[in-house]
Amino acid sequence: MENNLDIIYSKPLKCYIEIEYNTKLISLRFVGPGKHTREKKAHDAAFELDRYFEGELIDFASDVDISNFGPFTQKVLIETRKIKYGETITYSELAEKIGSRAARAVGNALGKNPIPIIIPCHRVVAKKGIGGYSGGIDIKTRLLELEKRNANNL
DNA sequence: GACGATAGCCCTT
DNA sequence: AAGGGCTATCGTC
Repeated sequence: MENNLDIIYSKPLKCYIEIEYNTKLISLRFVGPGKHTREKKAHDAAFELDRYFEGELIDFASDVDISNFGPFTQKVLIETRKIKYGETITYSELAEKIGSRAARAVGNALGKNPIPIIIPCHRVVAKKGIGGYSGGIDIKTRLLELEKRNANNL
C-alpha cells in the first residue's frame, strides 16, 4: 500500500516537516528546504500542526501507528502522549509511571519515536539538563520555549 | 554481552 | 560550584 506525504513549513522551527500517513500517522520528519519543496496539506494533522506552531492548539487528535514496536516502547510512547502541553517530566519519572526504573531505556525508546511533536517526546527531559533529542537539541529547545510562551493563554 | 536521549554518589579542583 | 569517574538499572539489538 502506498503512503501519503504532506509537507508543511514551521516558522518557529525554521524548517520543513514531512508527515507520512495512510489510515493513521506513520512518521514525522524534520527536513531542510529542498529543491522542489512545496507545501502540501491534506491530512488533518497538517492543519493541526499549523495551529500548534501558532500557539493555538495544545492537543493533537490524529491517530498514530506504533504497532510495530515492542511492548515497552509502546508503553513509553503512550505515556508520553499523556504529558500536558507546556509541562515536562524526567526520564526517570516516566519510567516510574510505567512501572520500571530503566530511565535510560526510556531514553532509548523515545529515540525511536516515529512521530515527534505529536507524540511529545520533547517534554521528557533529564533530571539535570534538557536531555537529548533525535531531531537536534535546538529543535527540542524551541518546542519547549514555544509551549512555555503559549501555556498562559489557553 | 554491549550500548544508551539517565541518575546518583563520591571524589577532585 | 562544577566537572569527572564509577556504578546501578534494564530494554534493545
